[in-house]
Amino acid sequence: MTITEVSKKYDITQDTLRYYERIGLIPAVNRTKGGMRNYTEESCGWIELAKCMRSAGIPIEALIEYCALTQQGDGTITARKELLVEERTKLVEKMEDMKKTLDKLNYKIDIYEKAEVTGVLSWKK
Amino acid sequence: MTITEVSKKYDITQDTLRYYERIGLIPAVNRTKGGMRNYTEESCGWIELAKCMRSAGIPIEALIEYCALTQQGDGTITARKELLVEERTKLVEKMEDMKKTLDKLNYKIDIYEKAEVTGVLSWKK
DNA sequence: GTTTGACTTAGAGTTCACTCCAGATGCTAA
DNA sequence: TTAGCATCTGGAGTGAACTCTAAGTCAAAC
Repeated sequence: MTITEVSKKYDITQDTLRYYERIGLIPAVNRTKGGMRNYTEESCGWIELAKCMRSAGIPIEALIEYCALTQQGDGTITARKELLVEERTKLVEKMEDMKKTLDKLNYKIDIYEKAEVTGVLSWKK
Repeated sequence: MTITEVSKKYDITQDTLRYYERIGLIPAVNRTKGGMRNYTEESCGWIELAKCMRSAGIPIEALIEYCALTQQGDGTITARKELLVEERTKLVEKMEDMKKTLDKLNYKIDIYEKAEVTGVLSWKK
């Protein structure tokens, strides 16, 4: 697959695809004789993973390390697991923060909706 | 309350507290004769809100607008509600992305844990 | 009264994660 | 074979959200 195709498939700009590869967030992509990128199924798997992880805010640094460990072979399985466990912990914390914020937003929206009818803002605390 | 006290209470640096006030993310804080900040209960309420919203990634721009609308009085109730509804929508989407990522992390961690015992990585897809 | 440490401001610097640009090279269609 | 578009690289630029610095002011302790 060409970079244009991959870019469309995953809705990631070509610049970002090249950037991810340059910084080692995904392994080096295959090239044609001319030097053009030729994405394999495996490359696409990495891109999908990168997209998923980044959409949840997993830091690039962690993903670079994960990618490096993976390329070092089976000796790094425990290290990879530990890295992912650490990121999972942070993710769960973030989700908890967001849940609290969601509750607060729901509460405020509710009060504003009532005020639209009654004309009175009645905050509890 | 002094800036040091507020900083400790909410675990936000003094620099960030001043920054939030300067950009209008919270309303102007009371001052002593000498020009030092003297935070009231109300100021603290705003800081708590700012901390909560920011911890969930609600953009500063939106919070500045919310703060400005609030200071314009009851005529902005609908606008404020709409702003919060919009941010809630984005927040829910982000939480869904994070849930997907969490599932993926759990899956991968599980495979790595099994591999630590069996020595074999067995990915489904 | 003076020293010491907290606080003030304006503005510059930092970090993260892209995003854009320039100039060169590759590929395809007429 | 040549026009024209895609892709390449290295490096500079951007935007968001802080974070730090410098130079000065305030306030409590001695």
